[in-house]
Amino acid sequence: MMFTTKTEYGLKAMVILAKATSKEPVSLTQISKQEHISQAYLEHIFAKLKANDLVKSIKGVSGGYVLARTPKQINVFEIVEALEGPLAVFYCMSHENDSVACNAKGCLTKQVWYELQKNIIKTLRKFKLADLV
Amino acid sequence: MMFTTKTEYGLKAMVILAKATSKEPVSLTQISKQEHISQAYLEHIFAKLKANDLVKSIKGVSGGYVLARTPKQINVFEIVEALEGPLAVFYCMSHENDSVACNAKGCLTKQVWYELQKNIIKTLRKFKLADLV
DNA sequence: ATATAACCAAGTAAGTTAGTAGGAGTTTAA
DNA sequence: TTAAACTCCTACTAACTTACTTGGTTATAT
Repeated sequence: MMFTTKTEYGLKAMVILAKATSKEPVSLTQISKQEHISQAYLEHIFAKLKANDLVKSIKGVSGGYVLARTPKQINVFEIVEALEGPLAVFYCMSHENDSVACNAKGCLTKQVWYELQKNIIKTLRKFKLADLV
Repeated sequence: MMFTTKTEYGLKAMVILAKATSKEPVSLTQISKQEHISQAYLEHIFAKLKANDLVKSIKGVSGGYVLARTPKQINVFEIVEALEGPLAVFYCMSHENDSVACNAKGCLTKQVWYELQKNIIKTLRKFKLADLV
């Protein structure tokens, strides 16, 4: 039960963008050097962040990435979901309609996983990017 | 970010043992048929449950498994940890001493993962096996 | 004795992770 | 107008993990 390095690196990178208060974009080269993460790998991460409207990109020389919203308006759950995909602690939790996976009589254990999932989301949503600068 | 099927099946199996109030052990054949889980796979799961002192085994005819403690005395976190190994939402969270993984200045993001981990454990510990029968 | 159980050691197909590699398109500054 | 510094895009891959299966051995109640 682990998150991937994409999320680990992704949040660190987002904090860097949040710290760059000026409107100057931050390039992946900079982040790569600062955090010792492969630049090519960061590209994958930022592709997802951009697809989920968490960052904006500026091409060309002195280009890079900026946050799409203010650090106060971005919470950690959004970042996690952008990089991990929809959160589901079990396969059966991601297919509510799919009644085959769980027993007909309603699997008793599901309530545990449901509550756990709710709690994880709540905890991650509580943290705004602004809390981490 | 998912738990494995070992935990999914394992908790279901533990609930079955909890329901078998009589001192009669429950065999893997029974559980396998009831939950439609491969018996051979259940063996792996029960090997871990036994190694973590959550169940006791009785060999031979009309043998099987019984809970090592009462359902009130077993919580879901114990079962999860037995089957998933020590909980760590990131690799760096499982090696507190290992300072290489995180930046020297103390990674700001770590507090998020620390709080998340704490919350997951708290939620899972809250549920006793007795709550699920 | 035999059936029924736990126990044990390997192997394995499929999927995921954590990257690399190589290039194409954009924009700015000299 | 050319070079450099960027993003962007597709494809590939080694290593690892997951979710099993297979083929046994050992213990015990009847």
